[in-house]
Amino acid sequence: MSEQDLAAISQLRSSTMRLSRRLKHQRVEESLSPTEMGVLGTLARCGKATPGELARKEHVQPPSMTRIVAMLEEKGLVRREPHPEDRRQVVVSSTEQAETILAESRRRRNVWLAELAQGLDEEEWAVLREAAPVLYKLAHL
Amino acid sequence: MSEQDLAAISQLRSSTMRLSRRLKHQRVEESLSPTEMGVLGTLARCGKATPGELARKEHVQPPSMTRIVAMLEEKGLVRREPHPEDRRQVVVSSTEQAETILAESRRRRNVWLAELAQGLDEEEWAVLREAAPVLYKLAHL
DNA sequence: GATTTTCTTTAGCGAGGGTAATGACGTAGT
DNA sequence: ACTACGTCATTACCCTCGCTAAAGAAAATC
Repeated sequence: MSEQDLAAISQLRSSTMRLSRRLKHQRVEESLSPTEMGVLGTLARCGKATPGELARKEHVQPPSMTRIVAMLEEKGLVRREPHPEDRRQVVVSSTEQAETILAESRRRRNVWLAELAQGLDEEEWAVLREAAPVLYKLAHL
Repeated sequence: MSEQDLAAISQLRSSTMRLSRRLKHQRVEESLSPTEMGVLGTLARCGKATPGELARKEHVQPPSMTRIVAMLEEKGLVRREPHPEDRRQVVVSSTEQAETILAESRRRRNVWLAELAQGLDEEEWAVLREAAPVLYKLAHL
């Protein structure tokens, strides 16, 4: 790995950390923690999941996920149904209301990020626009 | 703003959030919270700062910073000296030990990220390498 | 010189996540 | 078939971390 590559890696790392910290402050639903938003996000992607699966995906311990799901259910953002085959398990799915909140949250962060990107000149933005799909792939490897 | 731009913004946002969440798990010093690491980072960059300045930079309230600095001092990662002109203030600076931890932490996250980047092909990595400085600029706007 | 402002610190509180233990249910072994 | 073990969700309890409010010391202002 070349010197240039290492420099790029380092810049990528620090930029990612810093940008995410600033994005985190752009919350639409103040009453929802980042992890709770994360749960809604994965539910939106996967459709439904058990608490155990959610805990693993969000890097949280099962008891914590139990509490998170309970709170989300109380707010009407999530449904809990018994698992069809395994009566130990529970199936969690998100509601319409959750989708709305999620969409609004994304929209707001996009607006904030777009405004920030105004500070780049045309050429820089072209570079970033090309890199976006690659970054997306990297994040999901 | 074009349709393409919006798509790029959205990808940038979600990739950033996801990558940072995964990077956060690559901690070298388990006993130090992200904010505490952030303080060490800004001290490394700025040399020295008062608790008030640190609080502003880390988006934390002054009382929280007081406790963070106290804990860091207890661990020998930070020094507190009286301010030369203003006896209300305190000047905080980082120690050698902090630099070591910081460097190790960066190194470890770089390694992790570099390994992840192995999953990209040559062309994709070239795009990202070019985008890294731009992303860095964006994060610091 | 008195008052106001600024900086740090102390005290107390609440959110959010973790571990240990429990209970209900499936699964394997004999 | 029945016992022992593993797994999933949950409950109970603790601990970390950040916040607000208030206090104390020092500077700035009038």
